Amino acid sequence: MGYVMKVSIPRKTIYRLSVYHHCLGQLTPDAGGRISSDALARVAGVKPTQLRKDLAHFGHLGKRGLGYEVETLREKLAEVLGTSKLQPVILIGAGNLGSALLRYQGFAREGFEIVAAFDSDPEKRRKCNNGVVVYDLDELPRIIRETGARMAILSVPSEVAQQVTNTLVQSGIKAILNFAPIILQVPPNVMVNNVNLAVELENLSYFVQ
Amino acid sequence: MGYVMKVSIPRKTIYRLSVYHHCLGQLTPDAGGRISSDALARVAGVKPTQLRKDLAHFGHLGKRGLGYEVETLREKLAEVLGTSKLQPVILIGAGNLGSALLRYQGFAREGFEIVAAFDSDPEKRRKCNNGVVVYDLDELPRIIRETGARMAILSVPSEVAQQVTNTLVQSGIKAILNFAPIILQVPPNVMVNNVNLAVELENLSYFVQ
DNA sequence: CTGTGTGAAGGCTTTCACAGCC
DNA sequence: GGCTGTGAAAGCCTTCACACAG
Repeated sequence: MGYVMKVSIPRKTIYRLSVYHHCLGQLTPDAGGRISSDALARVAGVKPTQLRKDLAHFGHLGKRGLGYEVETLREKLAEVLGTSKLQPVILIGAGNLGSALLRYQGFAREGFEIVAAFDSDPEKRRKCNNGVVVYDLDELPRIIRETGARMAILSVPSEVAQQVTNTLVQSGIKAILNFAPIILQVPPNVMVNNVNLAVELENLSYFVQ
Repeated sequence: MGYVMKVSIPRKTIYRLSVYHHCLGQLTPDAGGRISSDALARVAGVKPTQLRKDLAHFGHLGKRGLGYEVETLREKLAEVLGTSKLQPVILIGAGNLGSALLRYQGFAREGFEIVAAFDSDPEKRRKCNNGVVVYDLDELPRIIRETGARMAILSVPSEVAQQVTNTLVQSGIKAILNFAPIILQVPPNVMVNNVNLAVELENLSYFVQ
């Protein structure tokens, strides 16, 4: 019944943890099933000391002189990130981008299952995309309750994004991956990650000049 | 014929510049066509002082006691970001995500035009998506030369991403928006922005626990 | 000897406090 | 009075240097 000191892990570290987790699959361990911080850091695109410091937040995961055991590390990372068990996710907005995300295999590979989709357009609801049923927005509270989903992917037009977000928050969603190019207003206990494709391109544009 | 001191602008500032640029469209100026740093910062999701510091890199853009003139600011930001003139962009990988990006209207709104797409699958090349012709990968060097494109969107499977990147770099591409979940190796004069959807979800997952 | 773990140093970004102009 | 511009301070993150374990 030990205390766990609540030392908050830097957000950037958490972000890189995901990257490390991915990269573990991309390289071959040595004979003992181990890998060095140098090797992993190279594929992850970071410095070895940073990798070690990041991992050190979660205990003595490596063995000095030997490196990190790949399987143990993979499990630990999944545990920390909360992807060791399948996470139910809902998707709102089955339009152009939304339906592509529904078919995207990368989510499933990392332990996420899109359990339901939503769209206001009856046309979009007709065909259930990739085996996922597309519901009306009215059904949001009910389905969230029934599936126990706490994460949502938001790919609706900007004009309705805030309004839909309010419903999501009221229904108990705790994390939103937002593709709409606006800053969502949410209570402090709800987390939002923004993916703004136009901003990413615009950013590159600066460096091309 | 004045010197322009090459003070390098922080990357994060450049990133936020894009956000400010977007946000300018989302709010109504005052009677004099002006807006305060407080108001703009609120929609952009940053602190007013940060906004002012960011903008201060590019001269005295605001008027004390009055704020920033919306139109002047918009033009200045577009100029700095290099989006004041239409930027040609190519897209490689017209699969699930790629074809959604081809149809995505957000790029055009910000001054980018996808001038050509590429895919190794002849099936994908049959239908020219959204008025954009899908070419074979063999055509990459020729089309890049002819269109003068310096930016590329990469939405191919991870397995071929590095190989395609090499071709892009050889053909003169200077910036890549990469959707493949691997770290691309490129020379220092080529810029890569990674968008890793699974990592974004995984990152949220941590905070939901 | 190899490669991890970590306090200390360094560098970068954000925030503060207030001077300066309209 | 209102709001921007900016040096100084604070905070955060990365990198270094090296102790330490296998």
